[in-house]
Amino acid sequence: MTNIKDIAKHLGVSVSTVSRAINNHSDVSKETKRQVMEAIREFNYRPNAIAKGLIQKKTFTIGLLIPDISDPFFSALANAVEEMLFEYGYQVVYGNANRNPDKEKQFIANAISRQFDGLIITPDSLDPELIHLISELQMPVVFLRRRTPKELSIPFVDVDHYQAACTAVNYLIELGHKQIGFIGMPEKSFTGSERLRGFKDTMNKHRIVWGTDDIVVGGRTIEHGRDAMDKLHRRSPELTAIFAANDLLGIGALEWLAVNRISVPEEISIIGFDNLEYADLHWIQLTTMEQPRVEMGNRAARLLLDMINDKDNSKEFTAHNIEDSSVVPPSELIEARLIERKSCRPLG
Amino acid sequence: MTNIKDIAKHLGVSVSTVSRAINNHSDVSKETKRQVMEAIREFNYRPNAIAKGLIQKKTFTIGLLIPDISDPFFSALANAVEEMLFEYGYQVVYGNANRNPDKEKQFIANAISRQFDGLIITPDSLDPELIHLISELQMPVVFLRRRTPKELSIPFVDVDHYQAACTAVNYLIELGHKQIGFIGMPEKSFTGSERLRGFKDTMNKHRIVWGTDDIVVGGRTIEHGRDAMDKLHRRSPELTAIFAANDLLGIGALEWLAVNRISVPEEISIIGFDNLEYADLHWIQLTTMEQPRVEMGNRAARLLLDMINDKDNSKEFTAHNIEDSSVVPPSELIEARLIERKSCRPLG
DNA sequence: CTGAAAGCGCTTACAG
DNA sequence: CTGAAAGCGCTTACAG
Repeated sequence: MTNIKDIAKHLGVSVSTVSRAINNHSDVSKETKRQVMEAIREFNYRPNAIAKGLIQKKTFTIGLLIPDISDPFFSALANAVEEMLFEYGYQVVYGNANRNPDKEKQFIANAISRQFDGLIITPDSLDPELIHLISELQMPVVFLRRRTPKELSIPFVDVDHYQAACTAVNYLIELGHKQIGFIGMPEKSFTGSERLRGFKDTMNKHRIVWGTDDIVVGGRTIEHGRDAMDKLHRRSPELTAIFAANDLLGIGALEWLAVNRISVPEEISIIGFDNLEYADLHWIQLTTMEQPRVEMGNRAARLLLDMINDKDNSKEFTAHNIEDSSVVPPSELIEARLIERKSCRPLG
Repeated sequence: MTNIKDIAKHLGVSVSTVSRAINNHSDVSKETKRQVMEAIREFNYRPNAIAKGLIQKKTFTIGLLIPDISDPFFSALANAVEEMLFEYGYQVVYGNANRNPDKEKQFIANAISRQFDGLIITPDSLDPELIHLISELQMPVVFLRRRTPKELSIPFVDVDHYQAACTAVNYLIELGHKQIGFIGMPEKSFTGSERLRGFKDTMNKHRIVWGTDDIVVGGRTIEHGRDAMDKLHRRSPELTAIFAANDLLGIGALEWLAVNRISVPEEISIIGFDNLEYADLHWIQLTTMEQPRVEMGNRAARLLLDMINDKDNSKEFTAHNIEDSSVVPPSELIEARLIERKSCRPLG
């Protein structure tokens, strides 16, 4: 590989001059610049970004930690993050943790040694060790589709699950439903509990009575949805509508109903949450609350970009270290949108 | 950030000693090593991988160029690649080209300046400029889910589309079908033309007459499948089976048939290609040819790993340059597997 | 077993 | 406008 020295030697100038020409510094003669550019073409020279990074303490790479890249939800999110960051010249390194806590930690450790400029993270396990690791990070970080644990002062971008759940249940109520069931994710999951809270609060607000028989939680897959629908139907056959806390659960419910020849939305209405590609399939046509993945990804990227710029600038203007000069920007709560398809109908 | 010098100073030894201790060189006393390890803990020191990479000309990062990370097919593939490479200590950088030729080129250029150790690529556009760029790469490369253009001597890992198409059509023929239609991707796509070739050859081999009326090509989406099925049904209403060259097309066909109350598989059988998650949905249950994504990803990773090791070793043993010492390993053609679900039935 | 020195490929004050 | 020198944080012969 030819390097800057080869170019300099070939041109009979110093490496400093070549460097300045390449980096478009103003204080270099037009003619020299032209020659340098020509030599670069001729030798097919590519500056070594590693060396540059070492000296500038800036690598133009961002780490993106995600639970599972083969989950369409996260891959779309990742895509949105990447697109924005790419625009600004950053390369994003996906850390595909595969829901493995050790891999998450390793990724963070890696981010440090590899001198990433910033991190966008969606950790799955927030054990004390991970939190500690994150707290020691010297680089800008933003949580994505997660809430920041209280120990950390780091901004997050997440959808307002509680609000969205309220919207979903309200929608059913406005359609005239009163006997509404809930199929939910594991209770210990933050997302799951927020959506359940939205359900309960909205029901209560409208003074609609409900019982624990109307609620089944514990999973996130189609299979779980199927089982939950089965349970719900046996325990509360009078239900006219179901709020499924994610689309996969909703699809599972739809499946059980199809198998048991209970027609949707004629006999029962279903609303989901996520707006996966699945939801739009001809057989499914699931009304759902959309988690705006592109918007979320973009906002997280933008937030991180701002933090990085703040940091870069504070380096220039002051000698203070990062903690002093940077204020944590505000977190962002994003609203989910109702997507009406054909799985709900007005009652009576 | 504390660096190796801080550790050395604190311990009153030289940086070389610290370096050797960290990297487990044998020639360092047990006691020194212990002290170094302790200091590392104490200072929370993390070696700078950038500096190390610069000097060792090895970054332990692999670039993975994919057309679209939000396509579940590719994200599963990427996942498989990443898992294997991670095992061996490599970090993979996803290059999400979003089917944009410029982004593909930029990614390759980036791979050079950032000194990646190797590349696994699934380029979308193979224009001369891209090919030229690739040909000048000094690092090991493997094509994944693509065939290497003849100008390049680079191994590939791909499924045997032709063979798989033959298997699919054979399956229908063995079921007793003779009036078989084909819904295909754009003809200019290699994959599309191979699958079509498999269809034609197998029909001919069995001396089954077919006409151009039985074939509709040109797209890869559900919508295309719907339109194609519509055309096919009007042009050749006697068809008893359809080979859809990908699952999305198959699903589109299924959708059109459902809308038009033509039952599957009673009135018509459908076989797809890919085995997307969709195919297993209760309403769809599409029999299909599976492209083994995990196997493909693993094999590509393994191949690249071998090439990298060869290169690393040849550096040690000889002074020859890479081209001399390395022989291109053989490409791998992977067999697709028939997944029987409920969209095909024996005739008569 | 350990240290001093050179060097990886760049950038950046500093001096002229 | 240009060059010599120092330095980013490491590793690696070489000498002892």
